[in-house]
Amino acid sequence: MKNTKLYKGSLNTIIMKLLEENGRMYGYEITQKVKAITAGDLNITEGALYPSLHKLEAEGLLQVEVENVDNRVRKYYKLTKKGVTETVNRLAELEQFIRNMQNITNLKLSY
Amino acid sequence: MKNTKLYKGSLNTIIMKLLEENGRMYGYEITQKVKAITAGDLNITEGALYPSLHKLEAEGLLQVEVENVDNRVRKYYKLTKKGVTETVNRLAELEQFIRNMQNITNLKLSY
DNA sequence: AAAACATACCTAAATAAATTATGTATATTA
DNA sequence: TAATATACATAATTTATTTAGGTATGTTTT
Repeated sequence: MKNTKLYKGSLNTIIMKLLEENGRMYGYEITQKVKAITAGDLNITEGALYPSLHKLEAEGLLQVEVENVDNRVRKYYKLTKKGVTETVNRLAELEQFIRNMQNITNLKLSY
Repeated sequence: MKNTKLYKGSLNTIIMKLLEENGRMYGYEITQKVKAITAGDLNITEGALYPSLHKLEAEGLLQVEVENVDNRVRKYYKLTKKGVTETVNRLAELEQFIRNMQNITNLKLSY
């Protein structure tokens, strides 16, 4: 993960997409999931993650369920109805962003 | 351009790529070029652009040529040798960033 | 047994990149 | 002549993130 600056502004979208796909997740789980998907390339820092989760919750996009697992507190987050709707928007914006960046840089990624 | 947050951190890469492709450009030209490429979706603000150009110049990645055109000052920027090298790196980082975001979100963009 | 590492939450200070709001000045169009 | 376009610039503010610190339990390694 060299240029972390590029990831600025995308954390909320990442969180929301993962929650959309996995139903509910807790913070630490999100960091591990992202690390796994990106083969260690992207490591979400706690100082960014937790404030982000709290803000999304305050905005009514996430709701939290606190549980005890192995004498440790876990806070499971899931999308609210409003959050589900907003996730669709955010993903569309991300898609447009990527398209724009590809058009500017001529980057073509194939699969 | 709804979620401008996504573009945070990508401005330098945009500038450098455009200069790599076009040889030399002046600030206002860059804003117009980006607007055209993205069909009006992305409008680079002057408050972001000029400080960015000055910083890249201070870092030795760009060099400036001041010219007078129609009684107006124009500052043409072009990549230094160091800037050309760095542009390659930045584009590779952007490519990896896009790949990671696609892997996280399952977005597939086809052409 | 002690040390290190992993799990799991948190926040506060500092940094950095952008937005917003100005400012100057000339040329062109309505 | 007023508005828009061209062309530069900066200063104050906002905001997301990094860095650095804190608490606490469980597990693995030496």
